[in-house]
Amino acid sequence: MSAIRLLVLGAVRQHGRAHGYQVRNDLEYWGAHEWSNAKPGSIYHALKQMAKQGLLVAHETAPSTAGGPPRTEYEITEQGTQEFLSLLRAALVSYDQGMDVLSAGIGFVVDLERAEAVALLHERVAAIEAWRASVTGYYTPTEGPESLGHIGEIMNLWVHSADAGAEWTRGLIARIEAGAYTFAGEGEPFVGVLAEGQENPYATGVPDPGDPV
Amino acid sequence: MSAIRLLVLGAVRQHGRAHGYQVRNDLEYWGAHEWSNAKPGSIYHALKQMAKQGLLVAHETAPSTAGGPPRTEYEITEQGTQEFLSLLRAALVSYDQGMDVLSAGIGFVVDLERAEAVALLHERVAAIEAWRASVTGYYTPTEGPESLGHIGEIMNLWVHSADAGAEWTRGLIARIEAGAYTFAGEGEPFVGVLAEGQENPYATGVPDPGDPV
DNA sequence: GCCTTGCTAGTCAAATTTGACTACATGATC
DNA sequence: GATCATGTAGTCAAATTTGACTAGCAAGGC
Repeated sequence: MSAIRLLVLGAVRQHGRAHGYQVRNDLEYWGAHEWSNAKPGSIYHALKQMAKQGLLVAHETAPSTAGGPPRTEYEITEQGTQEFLSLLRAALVSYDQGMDVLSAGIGFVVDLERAEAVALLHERVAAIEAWRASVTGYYTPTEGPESLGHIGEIMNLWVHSADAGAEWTRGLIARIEAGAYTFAGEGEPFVGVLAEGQENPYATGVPDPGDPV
Repeated sequence: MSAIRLLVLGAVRQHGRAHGYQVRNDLEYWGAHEWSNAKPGSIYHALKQMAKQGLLVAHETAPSTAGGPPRTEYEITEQGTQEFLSLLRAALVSYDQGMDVLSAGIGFVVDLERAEAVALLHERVAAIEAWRASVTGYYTPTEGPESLGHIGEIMNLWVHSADAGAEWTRGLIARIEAGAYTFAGEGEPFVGVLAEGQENPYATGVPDPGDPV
């Protein structure tokens, strides 16, 4: 599953009530258009789809104050909040979900309580280590690692990335346990969306060369 | 772009002539169903689409020898070969394309000449380093790295992954320059597909926990 | 003889993603 | 006073992906 639903649900949730263009702007503010497939079409599609599924409610609104077609505002439902939390937990734990999903999960991690975040990240490390053990055990048994030819390099790549991912996760756990950041229920939450009319300080100048793997 | 076209073109190319089910089996043999979105539907769709675009030619064949619906065999065209090489080069160089694309690229890297492979991988390292430099320069300027709150962790994740990717690539370059593997034009090519009727020695027992990021 | 399982080969509807495009208003420029 | 860029808000067709499903045949068991 892609990161879009998580991102869109999270954006709507932080706003309380938001129309598509606002969500679109938040995702750009977060840089999500750089590291996820957050194109306009995908965002509006996700909003409509999730409204159809009862995760959001749609409010038809009068034409916008500043030009353009009439907008629809969305609000998250109780069911949508459950889905958001469920997607968020999955994003933090599961290791088979591309960096976009993990990035989105990190972006919302402070919406959980500190203890749960730490627990989920520990789960993540455990999952990576289990995967690593099984894959190295499975692919390098009798005939030695060279029997695979250059195909062995693919496994080497995976293992390398897994190790880097685990190390990064351990570092994050340590920082969180040491008291970094403000989590749910710890007072003044982190403000992660643009207020109506506020301009995006990161709007341009973002580097070209592409996104991390 | 996903890795499917590269995988399918590469499989057909190595076979000379192949029907969908054969391609499907090769991808399973390569483990591609584990690290890419290579589901039956995607494979058959890619074959049809690329035939429509002139990258493959379709030959209608008599119903198969061993049950099932009539099959269509595909052969790669000159244009398809060009596309294959172009996708392959892009997969090896570009850093914004998920691990599935890179994995597929590594799987076919020996279809290039040794010198070109090394050159492309050097390009990859350079691209990663350029990206790293621009991103660290851009996001940590005046107000110190802590002004981003937990969002800074996303960048940290990217940089960590980028460094791991660069290191792995440098290692691969070193091994290739030291003479590892057999590249195009160096005699007996690596056999990467299953012959008709040959069984897949890796068919089952592949670990569960998921795929690398 | 009949039934279940498994393999071969592929199809299909629904969901998602892509990339380009529309339409309106405001402010700037020439 | 015409036109040109910019920002707001969203639509649409085409391509792709997902996940479940179909249908024929063979081997083995009972």
